Amino acid sequence: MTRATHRVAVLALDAVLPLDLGIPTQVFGYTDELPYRVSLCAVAPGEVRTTSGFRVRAQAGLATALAADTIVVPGFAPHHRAAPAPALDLLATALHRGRRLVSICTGAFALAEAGVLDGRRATTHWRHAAGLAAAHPAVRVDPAALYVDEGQVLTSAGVAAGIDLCLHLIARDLGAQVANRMARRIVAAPHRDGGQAQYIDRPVPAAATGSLGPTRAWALEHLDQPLTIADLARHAHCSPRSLSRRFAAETGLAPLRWLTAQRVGVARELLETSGLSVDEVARRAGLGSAANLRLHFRRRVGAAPAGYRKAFSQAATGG
DNA sequence: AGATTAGGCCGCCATT
DNA sequence: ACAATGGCGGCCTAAT
Repeated sequence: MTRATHRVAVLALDAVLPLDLGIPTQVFGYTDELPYRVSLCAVAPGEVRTTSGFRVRAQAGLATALAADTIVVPGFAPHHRAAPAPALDLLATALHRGRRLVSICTGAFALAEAGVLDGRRATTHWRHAAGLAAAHPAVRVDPAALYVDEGQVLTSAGVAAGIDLCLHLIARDLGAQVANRMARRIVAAPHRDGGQAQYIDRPVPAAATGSLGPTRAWALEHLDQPLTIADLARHAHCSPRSLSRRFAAETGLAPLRWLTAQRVGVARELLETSGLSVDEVARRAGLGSAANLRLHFRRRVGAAPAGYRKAFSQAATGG
């Protein structure tokens, strides 16, 4: 996106899920430092009912939504109340006009009903994935993804995944640094990858997004060895200076910071799943010595390695 | 815990 | 005119 403000319409259907409604409004509208202008739209401006009985005031109607660059459909209760026809028409029209369409949770049902998801990959809350697939055979439902980015049409799983998707959009629009900064401000985990499973808190292979994807994947396989910027640059066939720059653009982190973050992640997993000594964990994670591991672990996880392992095993055994 | 030192980070500018 | 690149150098961080 360029400098111009980007209009985001949050399209509240009836029986909307209040948490889902809040996510896009809050994330995009969190600070006016971001070039987003958020409006809450409904088929008829006025009060919108939420599933928990709250009433929210939508200041704008469908015309405003149609003028927006991005339309977000939060989750609603599609089985209690079908999405109204005007809203479905709006979504179909917006698609043809090249607008970006986003759903959170069961909001995907409205997109599917509007035909917007036909032939596309999409996801929704895992409890509704089978229902979505059954009702809309033309939609390629991925029940495990946190979110799915089909370019113009993006869908996400539950509420938390909605946050991830919003951050992903900010990264797309404004770069990874801005998204990471926002994640920090709203105290979310930075950049969970969309391909990540809904209930496994561990990225399988990190997505090869951006031109440095292969280099990052390669680095992940050699985390236990010392890696310098020169090594990474060599692998990426560019200069160290460019490597740093592109790394920052794609991950929001400088190369060494990213490496350290990954290494602490490995150490954390080793502490959770193995009985290796702290020193051995440090070595295998590429952090050299126990002293060094302690330094970074405390900095990033907020606990000492041994204490973390103890707390984790107690929690895992239900103690 | 503090000092040392190698290496990383990043703004700036010339180059492509 | 523009965007991406790569080298330079000063300041900062991190590992020992």
